[in-house]
Amino acid sequence: MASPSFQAPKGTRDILPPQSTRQRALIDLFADVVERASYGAVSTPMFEDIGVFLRLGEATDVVTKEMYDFVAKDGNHIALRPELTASVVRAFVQHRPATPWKVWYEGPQFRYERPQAGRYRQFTQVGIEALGTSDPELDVEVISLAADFYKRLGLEQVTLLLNSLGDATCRPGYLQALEGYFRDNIAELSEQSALTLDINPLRVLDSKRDQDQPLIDGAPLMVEFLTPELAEHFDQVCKGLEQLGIAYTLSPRLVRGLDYYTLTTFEFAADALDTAQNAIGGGGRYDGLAESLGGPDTPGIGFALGVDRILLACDAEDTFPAPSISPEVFVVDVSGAHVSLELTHMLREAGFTADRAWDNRSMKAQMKVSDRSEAAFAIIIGEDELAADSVTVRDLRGDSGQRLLKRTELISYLQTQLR
RNA sequence: GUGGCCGUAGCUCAGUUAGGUAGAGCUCCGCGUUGUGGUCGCGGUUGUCGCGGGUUCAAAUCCCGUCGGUCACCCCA
Repeated sequence: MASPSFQAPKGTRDILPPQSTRQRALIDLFADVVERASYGAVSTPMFEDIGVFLRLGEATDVVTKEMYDFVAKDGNHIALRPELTASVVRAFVQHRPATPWKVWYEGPQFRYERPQAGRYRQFTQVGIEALGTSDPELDVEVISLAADFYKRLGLEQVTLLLNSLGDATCRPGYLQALEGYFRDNIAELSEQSALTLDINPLRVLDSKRDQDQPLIDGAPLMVEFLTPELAEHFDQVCKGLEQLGIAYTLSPRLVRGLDYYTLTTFEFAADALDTAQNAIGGGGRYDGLAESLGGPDTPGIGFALGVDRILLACDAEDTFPAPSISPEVFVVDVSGAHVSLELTHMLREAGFTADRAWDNRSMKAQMKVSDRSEAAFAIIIGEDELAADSVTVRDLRGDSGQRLLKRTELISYLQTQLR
């Protein structure tokens, strides 16, 4: 075989059955979880005016380094969406639906990064956004829906990390203190973190370099700077989670990569994943985002969960297998009279899942294929059956053998066996 | 963007150390007599050894480049 002239672009992949079936089942399950809580599906374009995403913050790599952007034929500067919160908030601002506005989404997103396990240039996320109220109980609802979803997938080794990032009234004071602290100890900071410090002191807290750890451990904490109202909000969130029995770990150094986050911030880590990419979901409040996109000052909160990584975590915990799409019945036709063509059609119309063999192969070969299909029954038509207007139904999984039926009896017989 | 490792049949991989023009298991196909799968036995198909260039009488094997994968940093889902 000649080597293929083309392959999927770097960092992208083809998702074939049964993985594709599994991914769809995951999205169906997610829809079930969030639609029970009255989140409606929202679908936005895969590309936007780049300005929509520039609001995510100039200190974020997602915006400055990782965007797939291009100038379209009309001269407009376009970008493939690197995440969905900005698009959804843009849609909110454009249509101004009544609040609270609760929506969910799923779909591909694009970031130009070096691929790694669990990190792709095109990846799929599911998520929800809720705009229009700053009630801390909404924070609890949002977090609990993610937790419920993981639970229903069968994931057990998931840790919820929780923090509050404050807001425009108190964060500047904290940033000042943080930057001052790092500057006083700059000699102990890694070279790269020193550069990060110039751009966004918060992000230094995220460094994984060993050299930085002692300094980070001693850094001032945002929680110490929260205004009384924000501290109260955070406290309510914690209490609400406890009320629902949702375990969390206070993580005062948790910061997120997108600059728009305020107050409640959280991340879900899959402990079963033995990689650096073990964050399988994250989110938080973004109370200033709607305004920065030209809308009214509207509080909002949401999360995004990485489908690809969640499935890796499911593999690691050996849960949520791909659902079977095996047919219930498999038609084997050696009559030479094209009976399988109409028989599979009839079976499908009657509500059964049915498949068949091709190419007029020998009975032995067709039986082999029928076994491989994992069908429960083989329906066999040979010359004898053709002449008698009947079919042989063979039980492939149990021990009930096979029986000869009139063709008119087939459907009702299968109904007794399969329904 | 930086660095390490890797790239051989559809799949998993051996062969690369000491250069001599490819192998295993699984899958797939056929056969084991007259119309019957799953086990077993026998036989068979499939590779420009990721791609391009170089060294050599000779390269899967050595060198360079490139593409892709992977891991860490970075970033994040």
